[in-house]
Amino acid sequence: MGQETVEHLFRAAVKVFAEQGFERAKMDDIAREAGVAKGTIYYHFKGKDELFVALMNDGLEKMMAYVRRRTEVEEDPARQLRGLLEAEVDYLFQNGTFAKLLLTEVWGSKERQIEFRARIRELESIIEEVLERGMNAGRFRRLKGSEAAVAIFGAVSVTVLQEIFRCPEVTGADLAEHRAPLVVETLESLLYQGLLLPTK
Amino acid sequence: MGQETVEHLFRAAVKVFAEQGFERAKMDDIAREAGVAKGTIYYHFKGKDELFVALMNDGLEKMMAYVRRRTEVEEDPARQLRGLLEAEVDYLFQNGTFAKLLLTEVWGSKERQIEFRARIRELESIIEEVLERGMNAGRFRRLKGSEAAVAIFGAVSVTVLQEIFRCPEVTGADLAEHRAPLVVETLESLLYQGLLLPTK
Amino acid sequence: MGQETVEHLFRAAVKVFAEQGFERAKMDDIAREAGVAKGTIYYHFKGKDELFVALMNDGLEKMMAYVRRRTEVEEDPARQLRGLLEAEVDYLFQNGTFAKLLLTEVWGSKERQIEFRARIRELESIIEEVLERGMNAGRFRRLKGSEAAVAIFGAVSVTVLQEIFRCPEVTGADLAEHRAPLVVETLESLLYQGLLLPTK
Amino acid sequence: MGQETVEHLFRAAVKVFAEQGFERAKMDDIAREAGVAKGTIYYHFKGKDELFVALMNDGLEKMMAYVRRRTEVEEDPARQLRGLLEAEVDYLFQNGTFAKLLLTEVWGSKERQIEFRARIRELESIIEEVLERGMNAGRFRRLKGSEAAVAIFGAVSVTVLQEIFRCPEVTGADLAEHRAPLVVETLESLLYQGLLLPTK
DNA sequence: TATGAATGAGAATTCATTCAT
DNA sequence: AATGAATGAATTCTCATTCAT
Repeated sequence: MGQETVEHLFRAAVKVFAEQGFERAKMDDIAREAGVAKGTIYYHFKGKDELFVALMNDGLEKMMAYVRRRTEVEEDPARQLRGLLEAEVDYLFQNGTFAKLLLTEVWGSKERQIEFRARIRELESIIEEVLERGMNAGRFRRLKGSEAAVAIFGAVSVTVLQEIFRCPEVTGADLAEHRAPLVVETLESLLYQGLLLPTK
Repeated sequence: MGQETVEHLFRAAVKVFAEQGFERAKMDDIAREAGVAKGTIYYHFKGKDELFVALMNDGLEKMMAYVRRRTEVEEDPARQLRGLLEAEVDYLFQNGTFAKLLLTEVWGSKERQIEFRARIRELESIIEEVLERGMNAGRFRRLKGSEAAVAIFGAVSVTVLQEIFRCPEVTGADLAEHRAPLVVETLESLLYQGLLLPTK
Repeated sequence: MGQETVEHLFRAAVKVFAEQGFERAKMDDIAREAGVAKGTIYYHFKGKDELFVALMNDGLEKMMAYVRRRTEVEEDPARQLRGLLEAEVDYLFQNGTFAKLLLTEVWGSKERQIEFRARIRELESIIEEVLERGMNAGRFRRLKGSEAAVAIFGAVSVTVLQEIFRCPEVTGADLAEHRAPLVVETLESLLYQGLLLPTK
Repeated sequence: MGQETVEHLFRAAVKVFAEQGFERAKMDDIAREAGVAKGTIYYHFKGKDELFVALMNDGLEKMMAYVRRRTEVEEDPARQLRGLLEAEVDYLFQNGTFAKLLLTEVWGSKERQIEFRARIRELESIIEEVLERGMNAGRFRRLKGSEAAVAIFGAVSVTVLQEIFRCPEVTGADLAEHRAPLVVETLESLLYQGLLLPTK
């Protein structure tokens, strides 16, 4: 039935899009991967673009919900940020496929790309909120919040992606389990204390 | 005469590849942009792939040379890192076109992509060297150098790219002049002192 | 209930076929226009072809009945012909949609097209009968009746169609009311007295 | 070479379009008929639409030139009209393929169709000019020239088309030779003297 | 009777590449 | 060295038809 089919399509499409990138992904492959006829995709989505946009919006919403959930359980700003880092790293490792799309299919002037950048800024604004709260609470140093948020997002996503591609054979679940703690550790350490040792 | 043609081709190709991405870029457009016939491209390059690889290698080499030059003039590790940050931000702003390719056309399993990631790791290893030197000199806190380098590279490149797309009408030169200082400021501040204020 | 559905289908189908032509008309659009599900069309008709044929036969029969009725009430050949012209012009204006199909979907070698041409010849034979009667009564000049009938049919239908497309915003009813008299006037005048003035 | 290829394409396309109608005509068939690869069509024309429009414009121009030539050699209005009728009938018989397109692919609201109707009106205006000249010379009866022209055009084209389809196996050249005189005869007779016999 | 999700054959279009000049 | 017409494999998208409910 309908909803089920769309689920299959989504799963198949994320996989194929991530493996090949938007342009190289073939509707044929997505259909085969989903186990439906090509026409079925077009029954549910207007075309490749719409499928992709639906997909990314779905992924971004899920990611934001996940990140928000893991951020809100903490009170202390530093812990909030750690929760946020953990959540992002976990989510991106688990959905490496989506992580790649997040970083690659977003730069450009096509309408869908502009829309995605807007949504990524939403994601960054979660980071920014945490930063602002920490600054206001006198726990974080004063920084330009919006730009720091972008930098943190970049640091996290590029690091995760490079980890994923460094070990192509490892599954997302395994990466999340084994590499995530180390990655979070380094990121947290770098971002919290910074590089400089206090000069005595 | 030949060398000139290749120059034209290079300039045209970077532009078109950056505007459209590798897959969407058409040999026709590159030829038109370069003011030569399509066949001419094939006289000088085996095909689209070879043209692209030549291009990226050229860009990466230039970027690395530029970064190295601005890093080596400093002795003090903190100043070295600042020089490095400035150099990367400047270069990427100036070559936004190349910056975009750097972040988008590198993730995948095609041979050229694997090769590019290797070269990006070279770029990151410049960062790592500076970090190691700083740690050894007792100026930087002990961190996992390789991962911190990746994170820093991610922070820099994503930040620059987002700036570029935030103001699509501004030229690279203007961005480098006006936005670079602020971006470097924030990045440096974040990376050097970190977020946390010392608890008294 | 069924008869009603078929009525809806017919009305919807004429509209869509006329707007788009046979090939461009989509079963989807017909279904939507009729307010039924697509499957329903196939419950009532074997397929697109059968639906179309049923439609055209229906239309042709109605037109022929209408034309015959308005022809038979007259006795005098000249008045008969005028009644016939009026009837055709009226009917085609009122059913511009059908008029268009009549002229466009009839030329070709597909069976349904051959069949339609046969039926159009029936329509022309009504004209021919009137001509023959007039000739036999010594009222009309001797002409090759069958070819004159074709010519008259062509003159009428092309004129009406061109009127319809000249004023796309005007409804069939309005055209029938306001333009029909003028059109009939010109046609009648042309066909009755011809172009030449008698040379003294 | 270029011009030659386009010639082939034109000839092949007219044939296929006329046999199948615009919608049913396949680019594959046109390519095969022309003896070129499918891509070649797209090298010379943007797409099916552009090819078709180019074709029709070409045909209409040739037809108008042909009709004008055969009209202008006469001085006497009645002879002019006869020349015009002969020219149209001849041309349409010879290019039955084009004749069909002229009557079928012209009714609709697509831009190309609107454009064609405008051009057909040019064709009709040639008729109208002849009529006006005859009226002004006191040789033709006073009629609404523009509408009479449409009617004459309709009479001619529908008659020719019906002849063509009545004898599908006969070539255009043969039709032009054997049937044209009779058709012109009837049309001329009908249009010149009209149907009515003078009542004594 | 009626539905509408699913199908898949088919068609238009694209574009990297070749090659004769 | 350079050209650009020609190619055809590859790909997206369409839509009449089927069928389980």
